[in-house]
Amino acid sequence: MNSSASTKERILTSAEALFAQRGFEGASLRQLTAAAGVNLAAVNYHFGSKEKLVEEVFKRRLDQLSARRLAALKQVAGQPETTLEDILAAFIRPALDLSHDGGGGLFMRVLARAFAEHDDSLRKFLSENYGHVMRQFTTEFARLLPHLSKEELYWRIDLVTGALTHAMSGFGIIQRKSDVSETTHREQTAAHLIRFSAAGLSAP
Amino acid sequence: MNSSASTKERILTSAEALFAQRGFEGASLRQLTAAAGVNLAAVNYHFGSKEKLVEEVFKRRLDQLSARRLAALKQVAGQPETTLEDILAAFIRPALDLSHDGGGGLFMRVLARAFAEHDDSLRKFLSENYGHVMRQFTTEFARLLPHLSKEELYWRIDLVTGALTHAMSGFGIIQRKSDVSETTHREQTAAHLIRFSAAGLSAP
DNA sequence: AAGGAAATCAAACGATCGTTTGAGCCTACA
DNA sequence: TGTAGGCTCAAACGATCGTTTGATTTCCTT
Repeated sequence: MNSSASTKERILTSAEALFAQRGFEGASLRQLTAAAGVNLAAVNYHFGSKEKLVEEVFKRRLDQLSARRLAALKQVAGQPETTLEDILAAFIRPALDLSHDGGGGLFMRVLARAFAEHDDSLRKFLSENYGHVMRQFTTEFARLLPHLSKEELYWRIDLVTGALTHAMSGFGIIQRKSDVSETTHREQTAAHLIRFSAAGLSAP
Repeated sequence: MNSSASTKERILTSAEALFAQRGFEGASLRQLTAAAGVNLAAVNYHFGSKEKLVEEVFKRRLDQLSARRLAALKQVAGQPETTLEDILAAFIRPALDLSHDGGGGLFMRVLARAFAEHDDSLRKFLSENYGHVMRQFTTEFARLLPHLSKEELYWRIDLVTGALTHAMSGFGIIQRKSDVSETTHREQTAAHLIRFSAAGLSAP
């Protein structure tokens, strides 16, 4: 393992990968610390408990994702020439980009898994810490889709989120072919998601 | 627990509920058998192992789901007056209906969770046992969407599946309000999904 | 260089996991 | 009614889990 990084960082990186592969319950601290090349007790020393470690893994990536989404949204929000596709790109592209840099690709599987685990405390955590991001996007969507009722809009944004999560979790039938670069595949995924979502959101 | 059902049935029912709540690794055989009101050893006696039990839980519901989907599709497939919404309804409604009868609602959380766990053996299992169902639906979609390339069509069906899975897993922001009956809420969910998906599939 | 806090380490803790065992129960068939 | 076989039961198995301990090492400050 990367011995130049700090023990804490190495634990976080290995934890993200192992949680994605085996789940939160399936990944043991012994596997995790062995992969990171650190002592077993280091997790409890640096994070307090396994549960706190899970929270840190989430926080590290979600903070990154939210910042990038808001930065992208800021460049197009409120402007009269902004299209629905622009807003969707600001929502979708930062998420897909996490798959590329810093090995954060595995995080999306972690997130998809956490969604499926349907934990109410996670729901609360997401709502409290990142609800304002969704609120800003919802405001922009509402501006561009004035014919939709609030409930109708909530529903459709939720379905876009579902499609995005599913695509990111990589479970679908669409697999990257060996003759397509990762960057190209990600760009194609974004294009498909944006086109599909824009049409779905615009449904009469 | 329902003491009239057989031990095997009681185990399957409790397993489905507990797997949905706590995951496959999180739900222990001791919790499971206690909830079912049967002896701990009954699982290994009747199913052989915990893993085999998981497979049985899947098979029981997926066989049901596939049969209902194909039955619904059969009534509209190939007919000239069939709309995209009809095909989508045959795809979506049986899945949502599982939430209603036989306590199968929890199963969809199990399935969503399994999707997120991203197990290759599960992917193979689904493809081998239920791939023909998706193939029949794809054929119908292709008939009604002749302007789409094969790859484009696969992508969009995949995104529909994502939206459906997300909605069924119940994690989204949309929660059933207490003054809306379960039946009504399900009908609204189906309507939103069908309208959104039809527009998404029909995107230029 | 000395001292002390921070970090790492091997080892062990109690709890819980899936599974197995072997004795007993119940039921159906002779 | 006797008995074989499917089934249930309490109990225990070894393995692994997250966590804690106390000694030791590392590193920074004075």
